[in-house]
Amino acid sequence: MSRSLVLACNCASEIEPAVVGRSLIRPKPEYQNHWESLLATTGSVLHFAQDSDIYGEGADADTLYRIVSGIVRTCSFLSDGRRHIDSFYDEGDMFSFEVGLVHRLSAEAVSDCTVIAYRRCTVERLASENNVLARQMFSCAMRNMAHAQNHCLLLARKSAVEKVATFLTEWADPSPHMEVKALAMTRQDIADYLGLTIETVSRTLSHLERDAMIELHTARHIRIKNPEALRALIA
Amino acid sequence: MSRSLVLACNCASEIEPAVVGRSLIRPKPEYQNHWESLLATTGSVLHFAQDSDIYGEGADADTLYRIVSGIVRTCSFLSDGRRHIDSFYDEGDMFSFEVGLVHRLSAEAVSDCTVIAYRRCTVERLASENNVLARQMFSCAMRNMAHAQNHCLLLARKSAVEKVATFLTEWADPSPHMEVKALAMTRQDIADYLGLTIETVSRTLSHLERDAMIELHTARHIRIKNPEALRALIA
DNA sequence: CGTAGAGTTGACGGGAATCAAAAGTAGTGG
DNA sequence: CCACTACTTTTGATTCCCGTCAACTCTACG
Repeated sequence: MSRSLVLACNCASEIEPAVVGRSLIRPKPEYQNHWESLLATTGSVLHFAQDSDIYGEGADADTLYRIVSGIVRTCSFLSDGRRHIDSFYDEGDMFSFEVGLVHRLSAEAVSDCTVIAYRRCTVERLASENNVLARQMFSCAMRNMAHAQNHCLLLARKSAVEKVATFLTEWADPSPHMEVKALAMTRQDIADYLGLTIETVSRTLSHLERDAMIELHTARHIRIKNPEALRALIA
Repeated sequence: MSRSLVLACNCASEIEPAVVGRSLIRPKPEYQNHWESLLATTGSVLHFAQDSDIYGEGADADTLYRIVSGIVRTCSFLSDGRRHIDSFYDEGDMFSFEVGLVHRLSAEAVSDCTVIAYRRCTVERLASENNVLARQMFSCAMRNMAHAQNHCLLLARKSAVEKVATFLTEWADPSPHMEVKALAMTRQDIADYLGLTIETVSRTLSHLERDAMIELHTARHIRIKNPEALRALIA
């Protein structure tokens, strides 16, 4: 069973159907313990200060990271410095899956972060002995792909309001009040994630507040007052 | 060796370093024969007429396709019908890798197509017995991810001219003359791929022709007259 | 209190979308 | 072969969303 690479590729969904939104990258709780038990003793704990680099574009991709606490962003740049944020990663997420030997994206700590770093070869060995872990890893990688594809649709075809509404819903607490837990990212981060400018993000949030969709308690703490209306804006 | 799922994920690059552009999805020639020899007898040949559906959003993802001839597009839609083309696939490309059991994107024949359809479970079994095939399959899937991430950067941060220049370079023949072999896709397809409108695509091409970058022999046959200048526009 | 960075708001301009129409291209049938 | 139709592509005029530039507010921190 655990012999097939492609098996995991294609069967990952049998243990975890695809979901949309931010949770695409995170394994569901019931499987979380597999990471824990199998990898617990193999990784090394690292700390990264806010805005510090975890790895740069072109660096060796020999490590896999899992976030214990904090938020991480992966970025790419155009030659003149224009930045794009590919994805934000939250507590429990794994990141740094790459096609090749080097990173095509860079990773930075959005907030102070604690991560566990696993050597790629160690994870490979463990996964070769445990089918569930292997599927889990593959599932993560494939969800990265699904997320990128979803994000393409957003970037190509959604308006500013639709983009911001999508972002808020992605990051909203699933609790009844739909608080957006204190945002770690700046307006610039949000803008670079959504393909907008800070001014447009700020204006759009103000606009949503005037329309009683959300409440800007502080700049970084947003409460969603009307989840239905907001979800209707996602398109 | 062939026992690890993650092994293939992380080691794929050892046989094939990442490349940019259209070829991201296609295996390099020297490995092509592995597909041939291993899968040759297992797939069934199918034909699809121009603009016909290969599979729709939500359909069972139980088949993997490889293109013998023709061009295929994968699309997603917003609720009001706005379309986005995720990717074009060319002769030799594999498509329909999915995270889950159902397709999140639909696939359509851009031109008349001949494809080989492999049952997912058959490919899984074969891959479990052959490490090279397994890595090849995984490599394809990961390159889909890399392509989507690249495309996000384009959609989020590039101007219309930069987008069109990137598209032309992606589809340019690598021959000295850099002919863009008779484009199978319409202006609408190009627009939906680049997050533009047909008018903007058309205008931008005319603009590039006035600037002596390209030559619009016919609407579907474009010659790149100044590859360096065009490449400089990609950003 | 003073400075620095983050965020908001306003005025304005530009790049791409929209609306509209003409020109090119392909296919059909008399 | 040509008229007729249907479609794709191009081009022009106009609009509008979002980016740019600039000033102001707010919060944090020494």
